[in-house]
Amino acid sequence: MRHKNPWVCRRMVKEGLRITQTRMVIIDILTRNPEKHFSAEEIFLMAHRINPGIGFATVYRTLDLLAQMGIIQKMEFGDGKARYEMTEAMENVPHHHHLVCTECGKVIDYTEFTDEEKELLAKVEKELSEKYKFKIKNHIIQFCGICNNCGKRG
Amino acid sequence: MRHKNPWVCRRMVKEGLRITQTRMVIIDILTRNPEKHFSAEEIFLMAHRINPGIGFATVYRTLDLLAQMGIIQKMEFGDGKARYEMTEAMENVPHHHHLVCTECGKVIDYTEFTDEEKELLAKVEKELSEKYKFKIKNHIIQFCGICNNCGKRG
DNA sequence: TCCTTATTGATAATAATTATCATTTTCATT
DNA sequence: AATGAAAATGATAATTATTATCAATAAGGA
Repeated sequence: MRHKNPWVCRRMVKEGLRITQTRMVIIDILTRNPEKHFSAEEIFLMAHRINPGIGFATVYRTLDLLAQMGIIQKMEFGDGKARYEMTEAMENVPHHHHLVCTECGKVIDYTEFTDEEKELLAKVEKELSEKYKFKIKNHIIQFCGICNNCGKRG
Repeated sequence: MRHKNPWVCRRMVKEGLRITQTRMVIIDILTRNPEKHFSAEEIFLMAHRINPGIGFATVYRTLDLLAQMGIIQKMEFGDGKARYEMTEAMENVPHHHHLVCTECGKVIDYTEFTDEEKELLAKVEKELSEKYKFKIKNHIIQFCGICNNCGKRG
């Protein structure tokens, strides 16, 4: 166990959840890598290196829990395994979206954002929330296509 | 077999692919339901009703093929099974995005804000294409949150 | 009609995720 | 610090979506 994210801990206590070693290890891994999108297996391997007792099922359970709490975001890029990353609601997490290559599966993050883009997103979210009585927590934006490498070969 | 989508057929011939009954049935199903997002199983069941000889593996193969050709779009809403729908590039397919309830899995389509959104999206796509030398074919936009029903109960 | 080859369907195999359950931890209370 | 109820865990089996295999079939040019 390394570092406790006080914000997350407070939320867990408030919801009657227990602060366990396994959970802290997983949250620490995700907190330290806000710009990465890890698969459950990758997280398991990293957690296992820190605390070899941790089991695979618990990793899945913890990831589900954190996603349910809105702390992490589950995303799928089409290769059959889900990825997880910190929500933008968390501190130090840059707003970013993904370019997904449908050929090789490569995922590029981009963080450039015009103010115009941000404004429109906020506006759309607000209007959708009202119209559909839908409490929007976050969004997923992916641009799918062919990356530079695959484009050369193809 | 019902109806042949001439545009799709032309593309298939051009790429040396064969116009088979199974493929036509599946394309027909998708073409007739441009606003739906079917799972592979749902498509299999519908195809099976039209032509009981069709096998599950072929449904998957055909969906992969069509996705590769950019005719349909594979998306995942987080419930473990992929969904497929016509690309906006196809005729009669309205520009739309999704609201996904992380509680019950319900998916709402919305079509509002199209003009402004489309414009900005086109601009962003152009800029990203150039910057990352990435040939963008389509995009996935999902707003995740809690739907009206789940909000009441929760 | 014939012939080559892409495509198919049935089935088995794979791989990610989830359910089960006895055991261990957490943490409020003493 | 010790206690005890309940939540959480780890090992494992079970489930489920998807993919690979392969002999049989059908598409389409000759």
